[in-house]
Amino acid sequence: MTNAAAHALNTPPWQRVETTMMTAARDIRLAYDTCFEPLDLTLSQASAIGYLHENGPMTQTQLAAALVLGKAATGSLVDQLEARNLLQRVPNPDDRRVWLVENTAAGAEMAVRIVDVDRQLRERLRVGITSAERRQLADLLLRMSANAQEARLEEIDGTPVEPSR
Amino acid sequence: MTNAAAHALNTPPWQRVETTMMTAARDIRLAYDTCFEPLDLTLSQASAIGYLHENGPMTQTQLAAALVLGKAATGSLVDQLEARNLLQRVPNPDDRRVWLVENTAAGAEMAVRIVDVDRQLRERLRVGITSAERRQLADLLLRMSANAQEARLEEIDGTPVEPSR
DNA sequence: GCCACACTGTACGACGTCATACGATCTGGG
DNA sequence: CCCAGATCGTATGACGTCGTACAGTGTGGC
Repeated sequence: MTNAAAHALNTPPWQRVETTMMTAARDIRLAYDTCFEPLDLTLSQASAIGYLHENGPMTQTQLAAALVLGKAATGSLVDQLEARNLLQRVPNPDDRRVWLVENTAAGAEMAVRIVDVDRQLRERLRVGITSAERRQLADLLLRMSANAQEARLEEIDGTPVEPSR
Repeated sequence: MTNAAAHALNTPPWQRVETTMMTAARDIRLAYDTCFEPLDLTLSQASAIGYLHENGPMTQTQLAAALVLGKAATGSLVDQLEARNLLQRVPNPDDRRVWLVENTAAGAEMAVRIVDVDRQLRERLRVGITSAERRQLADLLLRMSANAQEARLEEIDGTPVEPSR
């Protein structure tokens, strides 16, 4: 709360909606990181375990796409979690280029706790916000996100850079 | 657009509103960075110059608060821009601890271009989004942001860590 | 069958931010 | 007047992500 109202009403030149969104996103990320700290996990790490828990083994590239991360970042993510025996890479006999990443038993246990923490925090984040509002929020966010991607591609212009994620 | 509808309707476990927000924020940040690239500026750098341009000389701490950045990050930001003669530190005779940061003439010129780029990109980001929707978006974002900060502080609990920004 | 091309995962360097600790400086109470 | 506490800016190390380049491996056209 604090100065939320004043924040929204006057539009001080460098406090646009766009800025507000980035600030809000960072606050949420910080809240997640803080809540996952007792488990010694980052939001990204927790997301990886949680996603694998619900979708089963998959390729690193698939995981990267799901987490909206680059391949390199995903690789180090898997490295860290593998070192802690929370997940493992198993070779894929059909395609020796790729690994199949999957949770270990410890990872599956951790996933349960992750889901729990996630649920609790989400409840707190959604205090005073109806599900209809959340739907509209998501809708607006997606439209703005699409605009941003489009604008960026136009800016880069003809150079068809490999999306890489 | 693309798969926006499907995205919003079914709630694939790790694609919540919160995730959507963080993704959208990153897309917007990337779009800004890309658009400022021709000026060889980061969004943070551009924001600093723009903010100084509209609010006049100020302390680094004030600037940090305005940019929602830590003091350390703001310091290096000022370092970079000072090295490029876009802004300068002038000593404050009343308080020898602090500098007053202000734009140079080159910084003022740059600020004009920054404002222009910002205006153009903002137009593209807001395509298909009414100002009423933006207001509601900002409102929801602020509420969620407040919830996130509150949740984080509760999590950290009694430890009264210095906010430092 | 062979070879160019596409794709997967890794290595490496760069960047931006955070958190903490520290010296320098102001301020207010004794 | 002096000293404890608060405040400002800096230095430093850690972390996460990005982008690019690269080697190993599949795939399809000739």
